[in-house]
Amino acid sequence: MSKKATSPNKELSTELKILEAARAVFHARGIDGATMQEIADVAGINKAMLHYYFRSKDKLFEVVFHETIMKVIPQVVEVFFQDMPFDEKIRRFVERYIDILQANPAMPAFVLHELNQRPERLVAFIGSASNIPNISGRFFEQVHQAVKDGLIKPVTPEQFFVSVLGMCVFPFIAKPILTALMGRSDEEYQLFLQERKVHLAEFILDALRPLPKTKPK
Amino acid sequence: MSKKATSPNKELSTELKILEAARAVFHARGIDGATMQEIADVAGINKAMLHYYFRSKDKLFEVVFHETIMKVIPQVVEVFFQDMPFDEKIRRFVERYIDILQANPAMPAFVLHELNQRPERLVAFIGSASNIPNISGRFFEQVHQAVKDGLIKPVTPEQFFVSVLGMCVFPFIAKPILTALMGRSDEEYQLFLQERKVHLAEFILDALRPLPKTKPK
DNA sequence: TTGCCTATTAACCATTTGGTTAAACTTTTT
DNA sequence: AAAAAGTTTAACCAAATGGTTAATAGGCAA
Repeated sequence: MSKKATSPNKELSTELKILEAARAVFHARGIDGATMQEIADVAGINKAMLHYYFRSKDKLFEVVFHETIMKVIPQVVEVFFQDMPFDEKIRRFVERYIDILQANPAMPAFVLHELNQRPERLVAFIGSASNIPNISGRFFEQVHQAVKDGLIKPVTPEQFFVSVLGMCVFPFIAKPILTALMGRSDEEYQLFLQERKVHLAEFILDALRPLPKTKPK
Repeated sequence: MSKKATSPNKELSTELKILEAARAVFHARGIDGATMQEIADVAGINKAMLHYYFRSKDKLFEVVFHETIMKVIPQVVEVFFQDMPFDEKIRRFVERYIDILQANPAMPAFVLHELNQRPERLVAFIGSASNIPNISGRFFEQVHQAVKDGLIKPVTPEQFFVSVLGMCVFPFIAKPILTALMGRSDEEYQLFLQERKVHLAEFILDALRPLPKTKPK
């Protein structure tokens, strides 16, 4: 947070150790389930250091929460600012999103839970990084345009948006149930997610396919 | 839990008051965020009563958790044991599921969170109500059959299953984000969910529509 | 009424938890 | 080298929390 690094590598190391430990523990247990002691233990340092670098549990959480979201959002959004055919965009988006989530499997459950607990965090967050409202607008626009161009059949952009996100995210928040219901091991579930990238893109594009009238592409 | 009711209505009333309060508080805050004191306050009784009727916080939680799931599952499953055309089944299922969730909006986030925290609960749960594994099997079967009958295009039943659940559930776990992104008030969001029932069913059926003999893609 | 059982409460207890402090240790500055 | 500034630790503290207990109130049977 604030320091006049004497030997930058070592000091930064401590702060980073804390952040990494805090991320792991907060993601796994949530802010309520996490304790400062456990974070300190995972970081391998004294508990007082947490308060030395970050004033309080809430402050530390805030930093982790912010970092977590900011690490993901730009990657996901990026696809929608690139110039490519609509169907390619869908394919890339799904693949990218699932890739990111596979690399951070605990993230969606963490973010969604904490946001449900205190939705105020969202407004506080949007205030600091004001590019979030635009991304959905961008998405809506492009769907709307694709409909206009006859590339896809008419759909309500908002409904479609929620559907796409839901289909991508759900396997990660519901993993315990789904592995049980499908009788799959962890490794098999990874495979399932791998296959899902292509399956989902095709599923979505099929759902959007314009009715047998004009047939562009 | 256990009592020899003298005046049955009053005693039952107390136990029910506890259960209702516990449900509300657990659903809202999760087991970690909830405190016995708050539950007692909401129920309007002394904290010791919680331990008198249910031995511990964990036991009380277990009861609430079990009740919560058992209240929903049968309703949802029912559709898939009725005899009707596949597309009608999809429509009914989506409508029914979203209806139930609208009546218990906090439920999915609650269940998913607690299941992510301690997946052991699932096995403990399945042990007591052993009809759960069958429902997904039933679903898979029926999708498989529909494919065979040429009613729908070939899809992996598991992938399809996850997609349908995800699209139904996601709007409820991600409500704070979605209302923000879509700039909707609570009432407007209710409307969105209302419309979603029909939109989603059509979306799904479109995605499943078997291709005509014309060259695919 | 009297005794018995259940229900209910206030007070209490041990542990955990977030947070503080003062002293010790290390690094930088002069 | 000595002072100053920054870093780390052990010990400590107050509040909150899950849980217990002993005493009280209240219905019911004899």
